[in-house]
Amino acid sequence: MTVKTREKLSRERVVEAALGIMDREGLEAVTMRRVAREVGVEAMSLYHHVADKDDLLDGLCARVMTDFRIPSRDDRPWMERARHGAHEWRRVLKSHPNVIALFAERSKPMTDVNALRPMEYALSLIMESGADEREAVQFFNVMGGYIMGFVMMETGQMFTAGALDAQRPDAAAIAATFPAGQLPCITAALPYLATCDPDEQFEFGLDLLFRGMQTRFSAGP
Amino acid sequence: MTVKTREKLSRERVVEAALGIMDREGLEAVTMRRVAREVGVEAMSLYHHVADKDDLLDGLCARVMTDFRIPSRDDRPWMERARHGAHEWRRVLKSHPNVIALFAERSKPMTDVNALRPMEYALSLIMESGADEREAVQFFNVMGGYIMGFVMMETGQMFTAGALDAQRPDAAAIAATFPAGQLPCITAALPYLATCDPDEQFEFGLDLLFRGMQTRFSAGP
DNA sequence: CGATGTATGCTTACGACGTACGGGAGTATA
DNA sequence: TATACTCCCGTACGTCGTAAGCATACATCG
Repeated sequence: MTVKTREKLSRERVVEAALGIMDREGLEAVTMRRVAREVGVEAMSLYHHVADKDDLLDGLCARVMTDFRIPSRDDRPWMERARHGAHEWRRVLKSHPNVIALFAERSKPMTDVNALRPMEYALSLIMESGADEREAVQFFNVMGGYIMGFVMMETGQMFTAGALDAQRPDAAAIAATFPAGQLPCITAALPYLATCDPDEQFEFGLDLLFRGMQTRFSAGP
Repeated sequence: MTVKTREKLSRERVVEAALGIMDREGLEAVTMRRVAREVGVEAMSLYHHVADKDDLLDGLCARVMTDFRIPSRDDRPWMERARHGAHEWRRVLKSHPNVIALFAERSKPMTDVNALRPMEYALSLIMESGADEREAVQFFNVMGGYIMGFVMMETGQMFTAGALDAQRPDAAAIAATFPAGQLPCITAALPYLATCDPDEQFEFGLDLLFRGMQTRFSAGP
């Protein structure tokens, strides 16, 4: 009857909608019905574009990787580009904080070529430093682990020790909830747990790793 | 009627059962009904010992932390004890690999005193090196992030680049699944992605971080 | 001793989830 | 026009978390 030409559905549109829901409403809000509603369709229609929910989540992981902006041409010394890459990876993770939980709960490795491009870029940068393949893999894992874990602790706040947050930096009150005398170091460190600057901390660890790497492998800028 | 004295249920027994299920059958197998069955009870009975499922998962997180073995007395220099602590933390995470996903998906900080004891221990070790509270928090976050992230990549295998595993180190076959010429660095690094030694890699990054820390803070062994 | 309150367990029921199955409408090819 | 294929919807089943109410056992007190 109506000539309404409905916008064609596609895997990309489905994944994109799921990404938006995950970012705005959290990981557990990503249900087939919710995603379907987002694209104006019934739940079962999604199955023409994704095999099942697991496949959709795989697509989500791959989609996030494509947010990594690989510089097209860059004349700076490799070390500067490597640092930039590390920051870019952190930026991507922070802009989709829930994807870390997604990474954590699925044990399958990535296979999508576009999703692997950032890894390719990272390896190429590391090898420019003079590292051989073995060392590159080693440093890639160390570096990737550091960034992933740091952002995870940064956004997850699991070790922020109690109900400590910016608008309630009342360290004494928090300390009072601990049995007296227990946890003296945490008590002493409370103010800094509340107010520390994540950017500075991230840079601190990054420095340690890069500096150590520079002394281990040769080949300057 | 029957004099059957059923073993008393408790929060500890419930959490312990949930931990066993998570370790043996995965995180998504931890359902109220499944846990109840494990302790020989109906699902709703669990609610007398945990507020809701979220509370049960909180208990799981706290329970895992108590697996961290804090040495009672140790005369070795602080650095050796700190390295031991890092390895112990990795051991705990690896022995309950699914808890990382749990940590990742819940944003609430820990409040249980026993769960905070490993953190207390870590801070005390770091401060022994001469670091002040601010620096200790900084290094704690960097170190904690590194270990968490490394174990996450180690157990999750998200960047193992394809269906690469121990019993199929056929690098050439994997490389063939990539569009020709794309991803040359990954292709070159494939053998090492498959066969690298995680223990050695972990140690490598640990070295970098500790060495960097040692040069930054004073106070030797 | 019996009464009573509290802790512990079971049963039933509801709405939301993933998805198997089958039907129907739109478009392309013969 | 007939046929096939793609895309979408409706219905239904089993599982999830948990609200509500009822049954039982035990501790406390007269």
